[in-house]
Amino acid sequence: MSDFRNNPTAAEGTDDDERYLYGDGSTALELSELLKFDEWVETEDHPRSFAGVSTGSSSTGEGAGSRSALAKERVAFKTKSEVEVLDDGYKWRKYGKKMVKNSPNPRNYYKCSTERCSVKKRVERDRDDPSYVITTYEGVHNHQT
DNA sequence: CGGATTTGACCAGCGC
DNA sequence: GCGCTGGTCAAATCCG
Repeated sequence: MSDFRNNPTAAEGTDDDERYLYGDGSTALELSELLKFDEWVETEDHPRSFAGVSTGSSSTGEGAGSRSALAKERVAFKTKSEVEVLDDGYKWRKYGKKMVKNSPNPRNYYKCSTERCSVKKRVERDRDDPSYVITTYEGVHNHQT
């Protein structure tokens, strides 16, 4: 609600790792590789039993972890900012809120409000660094030529 | 007025 | 078989 576009008051308050702030008020902001995306989870999400560290996951740790089975365009971006919804040039309509046990913070679901865009965005706060925001993009824009 | 946002409830898949 | 989580949709409401 209060977050609409980079709120110069909030976003500016906490420096920005990536100065992708267009002081020009430009609209189209391509964050293809502008954001510092850590090759994090870009595979399948199954760690449902990731509740903390009890599950006692295999002591081996991950075992290879060569999950190259990519199903869809899933990209996870970890950005350091106060506002989770950064204006990337598209309109996002919030369509759901859910509470994740892994984090005392709720997960927000956004969808492209464009007419021919079926892109979905998932925004969640980091558990170790509440100042970090995990933005997961799903799909690719369609209303763009 | 329109568009956007919010909360709740529902559904599905999978796990044990 | 049941429970649980995650995810989505719907309606209602509010704001600009």
